[in-house]
Amino acid sequence: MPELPEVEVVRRGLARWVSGRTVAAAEVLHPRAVRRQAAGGADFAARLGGVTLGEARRRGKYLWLPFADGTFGLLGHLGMSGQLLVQDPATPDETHLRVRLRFTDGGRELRFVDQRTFGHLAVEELDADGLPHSLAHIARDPLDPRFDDAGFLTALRAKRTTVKRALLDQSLISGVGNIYADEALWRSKLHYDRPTDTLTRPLGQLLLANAREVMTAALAVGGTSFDSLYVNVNGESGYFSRSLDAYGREGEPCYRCGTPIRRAAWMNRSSYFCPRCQRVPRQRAA
DNA sequence: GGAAGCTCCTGAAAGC
DNA sequence: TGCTTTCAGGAGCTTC
Repeated sequence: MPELPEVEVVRRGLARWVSGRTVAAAEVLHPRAVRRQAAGGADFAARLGGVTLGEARRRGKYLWLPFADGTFGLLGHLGMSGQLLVQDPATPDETHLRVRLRFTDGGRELRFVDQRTFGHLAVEELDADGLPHSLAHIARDPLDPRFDDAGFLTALRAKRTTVKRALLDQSLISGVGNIYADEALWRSKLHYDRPTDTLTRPLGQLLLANAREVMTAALAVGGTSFDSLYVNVNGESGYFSRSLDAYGREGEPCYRCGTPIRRAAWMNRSSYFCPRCQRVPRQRAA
């Protein structure tokens, strides 16, 4: 499941292997992969033909390659199972190949492979800052040097929701998904259902620092791979799954206190937590 | 307007 | 062996 570290690994791969190259042709093999393209797959392909792709950029879990003229860009989101692979044209097509970009230099092609089709690609207009229009509501991520810590803490405590919901709210803080939310909460000894208005400012700062720390550590080892669904542009897995403290460890002892980690159903997904270290607060702050 | 819940999707794994 | 059910979850959309 690609979150910020995994997407950043892919962005770096695109910057190395794709930026600066000119698209010869785009081929859409599954319409759902370009469902955000209002005018459809033919329009998507037509807009890409002949354009030179600039430096790969990222905001949260979104990636984009601006066109050389800066007016439009190729925007992508990997969803749950999306992969952007740089492959030799002679390599057989992957089972779930959805979009292919061939380049004028005849070298490696860019393939968008996505088993569960939650990801998508689109050609979008960029604003004056070079940001795709549809990302206007996406907050900066905590690894962004221009992330506003104070503003985030104020907004977090003003929310009338619970802390894990807030961490997954991409308009508040981007890049955090289910895995790193659980890891940041475990490191901060916070229960996922803790109301945000009961968080003190120091606790909020601790949570933000832990989110940063865990994602930085994951990025250093290529991200988290549980299966073949997340790989970098060369098809290689990351190694951070070996370093997770909570996520995916149901029944295994907490590394702090030895209590078995629990998995709870939460919003049609799972939350992993230590029932001893991460207790539910009894009441809201006044 | 903000928060909560639903839905999309595929394939592996588990259960029968 | 083969069929059915469960599970994984990002984010747009709908409902309250």
